[in-house]
Amino acid sequence: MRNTSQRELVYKVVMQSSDHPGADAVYERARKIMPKISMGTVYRNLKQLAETGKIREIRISDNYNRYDKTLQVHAHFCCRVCGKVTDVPVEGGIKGPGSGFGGKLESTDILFGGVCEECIVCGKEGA
Amino acid sequence: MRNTSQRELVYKVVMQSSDHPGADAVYERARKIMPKISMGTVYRNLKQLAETGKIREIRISDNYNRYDKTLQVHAHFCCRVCGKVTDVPVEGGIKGPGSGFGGKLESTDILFGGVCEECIVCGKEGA
DNA sequence: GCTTTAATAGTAATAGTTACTGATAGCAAA
DNA sequence: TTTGCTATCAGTAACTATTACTATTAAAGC
Repeated sequence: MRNTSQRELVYKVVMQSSDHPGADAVYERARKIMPKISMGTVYRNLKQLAETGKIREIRISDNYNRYDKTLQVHAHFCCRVCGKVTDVPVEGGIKGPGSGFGGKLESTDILFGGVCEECIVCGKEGA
Repeated sequence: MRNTSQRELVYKVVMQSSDHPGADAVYERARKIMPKISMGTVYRNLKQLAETGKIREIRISDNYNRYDKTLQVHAHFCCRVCGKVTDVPVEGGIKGPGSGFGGKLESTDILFGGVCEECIVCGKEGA
């Protein structure tokens, strides 16, 4: 894998983002530094960085991939009102499949949904 | 919501499937009973049934929605070799966000990834 | 510097899903 | 039962996120 300035930038953008950005958001942020970078390059590098374990790809209920700088296994909470995604701890820690599971566990993704504290306080939680 | 034969069929197909089918698989199975049913109808009804809580929409790391007849909160395991999705128990039961979370929890999705027992036994687990 | 070739910009293509349109049929009231 | 309203349907076009393609560019080793 060659060390190109584009790949380095995509990586840096993800590492500096704590809001779990999608490819479009990474593209917008990268364009501010390198205006000629192309969307395809962003997609390719995000995928490649995720495959090599440099960043993490996460999947929320909206229909696009998001990227996460945090590599260790952790849970996410996605607010259905404001759409914000945040890291949250899990009560008692994150556990694997219970007894009876004979496969090989390689990844764990936990996603909570609901309304975040901020939206409740502002009274935006809706019906 | 009107009780149409198409909607009833889509619902029945999901209820009779234990393999967490995607829209295309539901379409194929529905076509065997009602050959003129359209893809759009399948999509619309799956979405509507999920929104009204009759079935559950789940999201695996491959890029399409799957549907689940089981309404109660449960975890899934997706084998990266054969692609099969199965229900699995979680060690110690399924927990919510830990203390410090002040929002409203409405949904929990847990997805394990790896290689299933069957693929390990058959020696298909790859590198 | 020169060569090799992975990676790039730009664009076309794909896949899953949703929206649109005229026709159909479920349901309620007459 | 018949009529009217309109949600839903089949069929198709459109849309969005993502991937593939192609000529060009630029890392990295010699």
